[in-house]
Formats: sequence, C-alpha cells, structure tokens
Amino acid sequence: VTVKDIAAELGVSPMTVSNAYNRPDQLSDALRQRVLETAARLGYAGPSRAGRDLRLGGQRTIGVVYDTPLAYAVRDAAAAAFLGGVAAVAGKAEHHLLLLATADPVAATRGADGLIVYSVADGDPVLAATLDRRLPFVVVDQPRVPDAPFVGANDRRGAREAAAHLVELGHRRVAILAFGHGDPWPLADAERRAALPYAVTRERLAGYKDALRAGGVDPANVPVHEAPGPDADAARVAAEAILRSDLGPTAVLAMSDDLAFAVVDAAALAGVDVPGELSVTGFDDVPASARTRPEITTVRQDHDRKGRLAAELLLARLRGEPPMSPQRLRARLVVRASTAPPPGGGARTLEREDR
Amino acid sequence: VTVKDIAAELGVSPMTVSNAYNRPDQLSDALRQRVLETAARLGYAGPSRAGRDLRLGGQRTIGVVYDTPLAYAVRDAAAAAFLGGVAAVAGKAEHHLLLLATADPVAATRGADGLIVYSVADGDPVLAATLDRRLPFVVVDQPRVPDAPFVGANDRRGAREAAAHLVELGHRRVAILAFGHGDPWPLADAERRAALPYAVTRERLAGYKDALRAGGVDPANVPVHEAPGPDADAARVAAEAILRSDLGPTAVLAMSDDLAFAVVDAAALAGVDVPGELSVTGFDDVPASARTRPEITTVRQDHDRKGRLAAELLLARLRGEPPMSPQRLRARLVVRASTAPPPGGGARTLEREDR
DNA sequence: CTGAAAGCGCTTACAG
DNA sequence: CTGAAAGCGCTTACAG
Repeated sequence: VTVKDIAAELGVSPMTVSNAYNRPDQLSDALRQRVLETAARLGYAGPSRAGRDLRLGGQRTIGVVYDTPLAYAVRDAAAAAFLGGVAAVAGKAEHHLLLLATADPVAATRGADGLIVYSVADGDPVLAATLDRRLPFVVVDQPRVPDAPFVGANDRRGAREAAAHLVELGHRRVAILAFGHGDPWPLADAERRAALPYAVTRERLAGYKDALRAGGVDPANVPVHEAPGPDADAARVAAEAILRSDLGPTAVLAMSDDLAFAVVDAAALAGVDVPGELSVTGFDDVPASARTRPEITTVRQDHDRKGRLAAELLLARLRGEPPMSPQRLRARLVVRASTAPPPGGGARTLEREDR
Repeated sequence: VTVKDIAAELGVSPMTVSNAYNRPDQLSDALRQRVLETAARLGYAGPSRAGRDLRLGGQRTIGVVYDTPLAYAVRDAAAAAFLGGVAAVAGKAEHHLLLLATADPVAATRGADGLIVYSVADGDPVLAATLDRRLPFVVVDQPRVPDAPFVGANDRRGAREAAAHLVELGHRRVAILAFGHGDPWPLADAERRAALPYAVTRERLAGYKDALRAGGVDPANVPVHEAPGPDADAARVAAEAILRSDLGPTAVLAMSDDLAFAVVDAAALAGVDVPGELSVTGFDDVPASARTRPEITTVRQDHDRKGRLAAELLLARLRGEPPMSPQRLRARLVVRASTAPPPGGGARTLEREDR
C-alpha cells in the first residue's frame, strides 16, 4: 500500500496524500480526515521510511558505533549508562538510535545521518570510512583524532588519583589489571605496551605510573596484567593470575569496576580479605560498585553526561553548526571500602566517602 | 557521490558499479578493483542505504520498541541484558538494531523490517500499527495478544515462589511493591487493579496472592504500594512509604530488583535491619543483586536468553517461516541473604544459595 | 486549496 | 563479462 493507492482510492493526487501527513495546513481538515481514514482502512502506516529518506536525504537517525560485538556494548554497565544519555538527547530531538558494530564500516556509514564512535581502537576502519564520506561524527573516549569533535574523560588524572591513594595508604607492591581487548596484547612487554592502539588504556597506565613514581614506587616493578578478553570469564582468569603471582601484591589497580569485581571475587575464593590483605580500586563507578561487598573504591565518571554531551555535539554538527572544541569530563576518585593500608601497617588513613 | 558518478568516471554503466559491490562474480577482478579504487578516490562509501532499501524493500534492521523513554530502557539492567541477547543474535545475522520509543507508532513501524515489542501496555498504539501494517513482530512479556509470537517468563509462578518462601519463613504482615508505570495507577484500589493494562504486573500480583492465600494470609490485608514513576527516586519514595505504613510489615515483595534495592536502602536509612527486622525479595536477578549487601533473594529470569529467543523468532518470521508457538521461560526463586524469619521468630529456615 | 512532473540512488530481469 | 531501461515510494518547486 503506497501513497498512490490511497490517492487512487480517493480520486486525489499522491501529493495531497503526502501533504495530509507532512503539511496538514496545505489541505482542508475534512479532506485530511478522509485521507487518514482511507489509509487506516487500507492498512497504510504512513510514508515509507526508505522512500522518504531517499527523497529527503536524511534519516533522523543517530548511529552509535562499537568496537565490540553489540552484545558486550549493551551489557557493560558503563556503556549502557552512556547509551542512556545518548538516548535521552536523541529521543528529545526525535531521532532514532541505530546500534552498529564496527565490523561493517560501510553499513555503519550508511544507516545514520551521523555517527557517535564509541571507544574504538586507533586506526579502526570505521573512522576512515566516516572521514571519507564526510559524515558528521563525534569520537568518544578514543581514538584521539586531531581537531575531531571529541568527548572523553580525564583518564590520566583519574588514574593518577587512584594510584596516589594506594601509595598514601602505604602500598608498595602494586599490580595493574588492564582491559582485555580481545587480541592478546602482551602488556607485560613495555615495547608493545607503547604501541597499544587504545588511548584510554595508555592514559590510565600513564596516570597510574605518574603517581606510583611520585610515591617512590618504581613502575618497572609494577606488573601489568591483562584480561584475555572482554567478558567476565576473562576477567576472572586474569584476577586469579594476579593473586598467584610472585609479586604478592598488596593492592591492585583495576582499569574498570568489572575488573575490580573479578579481583574481589577471586580474592574471596582464595580466602584473601579485601581490604585487609588486598586493596582493590576500580574505574567508572558503575552503579553496582556502591552496592558490592565491600563497596569499591573507584574513579567516577559521569557516563550519562558523556552520552548526552556526545549526542548534543553530533546534533549540533547535523544542524550545520561549527565543530565544538573537545570536551573533557572530570574523572575523580571515590574512596570506599575496598582499600586500606597494607597488612604490615601503612601510612595515614583516609576518611571514607559517606555515600 | 553516487554509483552514477563512479560509472561516469570509469566509462562503465552504473550496473557494473553496483555489481562490484553486490555480485563480485559478475565482473572481472581487474574491473572490480578499478571500481573500488575510483570509489575510494571519490569518497564514495558504497551503496546508499536509502536507495538500496527502497529498491530491495528490506533494511536488515530489527526494531526494538519500548513503552518508556529510550533512556530508561537502556539503563535498566534487566532490559539491557535482554537487549544484549537480541544484539548477539541480530549481530550474527548481520542485522542492525534500531531502538524505538512507542511515542511515534508510524516511525516505529517504518524503520525496521520487523519489530520486537518489549513489555508494553495493553492497547499500546504500536501494536495496532504493527498489526495494520502486517509487519512481522514478536511480543516480549506483554501484552498478551492471542496467537501472536510471544516470549515471556512464567511470572505468576515465579511470584508464587517468592511469596511462598516468605510465608514458609513465618511472615504474616507482608506488603507488595509494584512497578511504577508512569501513570499514577492507584493499585491500592482493587477495582482499578483489575483494570491494570500491564499483564506482567497483573500476573506477579496474582502469583503473590496465590501463595499468600495458600499460606493463610488474606490477600485483602496485603497492601499494594506502587512506585510513582519508573526511576530510582520514585522507587525510594514508595519504599519509604512502606516503611512508614501502619501495617508495620515484616516482609516486602518487590516486583523488581531495583525496587528491592530501594527498600533495602530505605531500611538502612531508617535503621531497620534487613533481613533481621525486614525481609525483602526482588524479581529479575540482575547482576547487582548478587553483589548487594545483603545479597537479594529474588526470582531469576534469563534475560539474555529471552532476548536471543525473541530475535530468533523474529528472524524466522522475516524468513517467512510459520509463527512459532509462544515461548515461556522459567522464573525461579533464588534464596539469598535478604530474607529470614520475622523478628518474633518464624517457621523453618531455608538453606542459602551457595552462589 | 489542489495537481502534474521530475527525480532522490539504487538494482534486476533481460538482452547481448 | 557488460549495458539500457524501468521502477522501488516518496516530496517539492511550480503552476493553477
């Protein structure tokens, strides 16, 4: 059923049918009513999107592009909160949301009027395709593209605060637990680490080391473990490896709350008390962090706000406004119950956040 | 830049360009290479989706339709896990995911090849629009539409198990905390309750009462509270009202884990011990439930599986396969630490789940 | 207040 | 292995 059918049925032109939907002021109310009734009777659900998009050249759709399979992107609490923020702004602007995996850059580049590229590796082909097509876009978190619209957090500074907190508590034997990016990046190797195509991981690593070094802990003696994949199982494997390691760490700097949960769980299983025998910090301040036992000391980011900001930047680009300058959100330490002085006794104690 | 431009540049027909993308076997490798190179040089990112969709009459897109603003849909952990399952199957089948709010039924009905209608009120206009358009669809959770493809949980039975558990522990003064559906549904009023347009709420209510009645507790004496809205603030307001209520309940049956969290938090604030002075059950078994202090006794559903199943049913419809029979997933009680005998002493104790 | 005509970008059955 | 032509469903500047 198309506009033509409705028009034929009523003995009017297709244009009148189109106007009934798009410019109600261009025809009499009575005629409009008749059009709408006929449409309902014939089972016509309004203008076809494909036809309309083709004609109008826009789709009122914001694409959000991920590096990972969509399933991970949606399940991760931080990513979900981000998407919630995007959805709020997109909804208000009457735009749909199209979720895309990076795997097919052409598809990604075609189904939406503009793209929010969410935390993707340096050199990801979507970005090249987006640039080629001159499609409006906003990069979130990574990669860093000179002069591109960008929303991210101050990862380095947040990481620094977390590590400084541990050092102040008196920790000397510290391990780092980094994201699993799917590929087995041998982060233990300093050379490969420098070539890591994920800016967020690089910056958090740098922040941790800044503070460790400042506190008199040689970063060379701080092992960097990595989850072998993006899921919970992979995190558990890495957490267990840390607990078994020769270093015998008294504290773990985990690059996400999910990784921190894995460390806490592995510790519980191994009979290691957190924070009595092992301190753990996370990153993100996902809602579950404040409910977990013990509550996780972590670095808070406002994911919802990040999402809103990203959507607003993109919408502004879509309206043809000039690119805004990169937005850098705060990331700050929230001290809770998963950190304490090391077993031997530490330095000074800090007050806990009162919720 | 269109196929025509590429064709003109190369002195071939548009068809050859199209074939280069869609039927590589229809032209020589050398020619195909030249086409692709020219496309890259001219900044052409492959066939336009609008043109392609219009011509082909399909969009390789699954729409997921929500009752609530998209932002809530994405932030809710149960809904997010569901969407994760949908995304996994859609991704494997190379379909995009379009997130839609019910507000604009026509848009909802147009941007996708088929719709997953997620937990929507009886009589929601999207469903009528979908039916009118003969668009393939699957209903999840609610509403119940005779003969429609359906995926849901056995809500009534799950609710029954939760209430039976409380009764067995010895609780007599029980309150129910129901979803906030946005509209102020005065659930306290039995007449209005019967007219509630949400089947899931109706069934869980019925399940609670089945078990309460069987255990000798008159459902007429069990107040039904309702969150005034879908967000965390609304849940808190309702939880506080329960704690202040004349009944002085020793147990609360909350219809979701998020609602249960609100009760636990409100209790903590009021200095009421959970489970010592107040037992609380949730529904869903969201990941945070097992991490919360105390861990929440709840009714587990497999949201991921629900999502996968819904997507598979829809994809099958899209392939023209005959409608499958409705799928009803199990919902079963998981006893954790938020329930115990009432203060006065209860009946027999149950073993806790060992994780 | 209403209509005839052109064209958005693409693909496919058909012919060579 | 390649091409000419038709048409998918829609909307808009223009004319009446």
